[in-house]
Amino acid sequence: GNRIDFFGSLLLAVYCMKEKKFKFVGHTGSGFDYKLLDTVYSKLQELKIESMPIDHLPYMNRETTWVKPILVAEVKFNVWTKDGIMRAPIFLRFREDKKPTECTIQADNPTKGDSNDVGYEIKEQSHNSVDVKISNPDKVYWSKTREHPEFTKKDLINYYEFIGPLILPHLKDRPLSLSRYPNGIHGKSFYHKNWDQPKPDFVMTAQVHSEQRNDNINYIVCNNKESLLWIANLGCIEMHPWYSRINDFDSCNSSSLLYEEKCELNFPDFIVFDLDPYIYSGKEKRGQEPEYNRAGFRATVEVAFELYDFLRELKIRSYIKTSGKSVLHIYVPVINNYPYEQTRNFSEIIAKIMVSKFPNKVTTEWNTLKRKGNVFFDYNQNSRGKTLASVYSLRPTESATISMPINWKKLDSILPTEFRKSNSL
DNA sequence: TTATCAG
DNA sequence: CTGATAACAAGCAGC
DNA sequence: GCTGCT
Ligand SMILES: [Mn+2]
Ligand SMILES: [Mn+2]
Repeated sequence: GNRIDFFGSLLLAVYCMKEKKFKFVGHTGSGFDYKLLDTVYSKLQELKIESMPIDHLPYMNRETTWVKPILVAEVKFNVWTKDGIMRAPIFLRFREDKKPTECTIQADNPTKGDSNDVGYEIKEQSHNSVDVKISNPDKVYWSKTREHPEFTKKDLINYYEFIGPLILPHLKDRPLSLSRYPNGIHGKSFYHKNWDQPKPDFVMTAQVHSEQRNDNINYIVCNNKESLLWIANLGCIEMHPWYSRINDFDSCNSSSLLYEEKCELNFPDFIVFDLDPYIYSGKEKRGQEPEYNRAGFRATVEVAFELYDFLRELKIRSYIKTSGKSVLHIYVPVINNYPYEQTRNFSEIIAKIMVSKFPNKVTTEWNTLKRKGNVFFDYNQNSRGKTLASVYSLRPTESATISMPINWKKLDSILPTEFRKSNSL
């Protein structure tokens, strides 16, 4: 499995009718996989000769082994150089149907690199109704379980195509962090915020200043169905939108110092109460996060109801969604007049009150060991730049759960695991 | 998944 | 062209 | 400034 064991490149020559001689036209080292490298190398062993079968070799890339000029190769190349050498030739195939003397340069005028009207195989790309290219549609993202068959990348994209009308209004004009699983839920995942690669025109982006990198982050903004599918094709399972919207893309993308004021990015339009149960199923390995379990969810529901009551006393309306695991997210819409700093502080105050009211149920402890047995009230989740998986976002769980909005009245009678990709229709 | 680099 | 490799986040707490 | 946690 190493190029050193074979050859670096083949020397190419064409037949000159006038002089009845072969003329050097370049090296080709590209286009070989290891299997081909091996078969070509052994084929060449039988054809070794001592002397050079061409008149003149203008340059050498490395030590050369000569072979009888009887193999005909079809190559693709960029252009002819001014010296009549092929630029960047790529080996395509041997042509057993052609004789070496048929390898001539047309019109004696080497201008066109057109050795390959044959065309080589291009794997057909799969498309969907809005014409976004899908790569690796059959890659398995969720393996088969007792509950459901395996789900592929295509299934992921189909889900977002289906849910588009519901999820898009929640993503509109919000900078989006992508939580990507390009090799499925068991593969390596990563967050992706800064988009610095080519993108289709229908995908919008917005410059958002990052203090940490002292530079802007070019966030993706998912404002249409095409973008949603394109994002899903990046292996993005979870959509993590900001809590604030961009009011004015122009001012956001200008370098004006005031742009953040004008584009309103510092002003969230909701506060989120993130309730994370630290109630263990007992099956976790040491140091592992608590995994989904019924008791953990029940404890979270209990805290959620207490929070609902308390907020209602304050005349504050709240909405709840499952996260797809034991965690619950409670949203309070606000007029976007208060910066993140204030919504975070408000959330902290509510959290501290909840701890004092229910010291045996709620905690704001930073140390995870001290959270044990309680529901962690994560008020820092309201800091600028923090995100959560949005409502209707798919989650990288075994059963392919969905973050689902729930009517408070029904909260007592549901389980987060009952909302799945497989029954979302 | 994509860009980049070397063979 | 093939194959290998690298990059893909950031705020807050606490020491 | 570094580490852990989210
Ligand atoms: Mn959470
Ligand atoms: Mn949290």
